[in-house]
Amino acid sequence: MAELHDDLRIAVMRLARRVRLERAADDITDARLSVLFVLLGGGPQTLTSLSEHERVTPPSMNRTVNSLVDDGLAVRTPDPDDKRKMIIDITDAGQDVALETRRRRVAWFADHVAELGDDERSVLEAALPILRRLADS
Amino acid sequence: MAELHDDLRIAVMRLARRVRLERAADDITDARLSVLFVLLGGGPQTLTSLSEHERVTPPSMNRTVNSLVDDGLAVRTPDPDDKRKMIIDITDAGQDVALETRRRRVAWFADHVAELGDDERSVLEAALPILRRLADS
DNA sequence: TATTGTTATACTCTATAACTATA
DNA sequence: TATAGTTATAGAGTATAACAATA
Repeated sequence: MAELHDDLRIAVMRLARRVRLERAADDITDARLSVLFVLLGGGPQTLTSLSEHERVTPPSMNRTVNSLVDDGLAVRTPDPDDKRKMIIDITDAGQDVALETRRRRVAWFADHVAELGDDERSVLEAALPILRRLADS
Repeated sequence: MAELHDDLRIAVMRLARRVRLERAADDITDARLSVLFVLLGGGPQTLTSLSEHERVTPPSMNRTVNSLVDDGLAVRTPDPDDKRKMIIDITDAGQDVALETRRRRVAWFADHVAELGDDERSVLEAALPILRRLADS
């Protein structure tokens, strides 16, 4: 039991790290990609919202957003209702980077899952809802 | 089945992210702890060995080792057979820190795996070697 | 010549503290 | 007063380039 959760944690972390290596370009970092995916899935939002979602401080997120804006992957627009707020959104170029990265990650996973035997795939299918439940808890 | 790879990829990434956020590292960072665990499990070894294991450059690993040595958690001793080499080992204090920190960090995972039924734990145990193989590929 | 470890330097991501503008 | 965003500054981890000592 003590070994299961430790081994599983290590395996999950290593697998995620391996998948994370598959990205659209070498010059886009993980922190930036993560923000692009949040914007892609969650839509335009404030700096505070992004920093809470990524669990980093506002100044840290601000720096990441700055680099995305500098590279043309995100834009800031003032909130018309509250002049303290800036709405951050992904650009078309940012979407291209995010979608290409997702495509590569899906492809990597698909390739390697395809190499498994039927019995191994069955085990993974059975493990899937359990892993999901752990992730949601 | 059709979307196994996609669902699995999402579950693994989310779970890894969840686990990563739970690491309440108070006094020791992730990179240092990781090296301590390599030394704990793999025994005394050279800088090159450590840097290859962690997949970082030798200068980067050297910096991490420096901080461990500065804090009394690791020691360097010259290799008697090859005077170019320095053997890096964990100290008693390093072992204490590693084991205590691990106890704290796996708390989240341990709690949630403990909530699973016996059959679900069996599924996870069967899935472990497959996940490990994917991570290694 | 090749390998091992190291120093010098720079960039990214992170944090805390303090400031500005607005609510 | 409180909130949202930002700037200033610092620390940790990473990289590349260049070097000394040894094989």
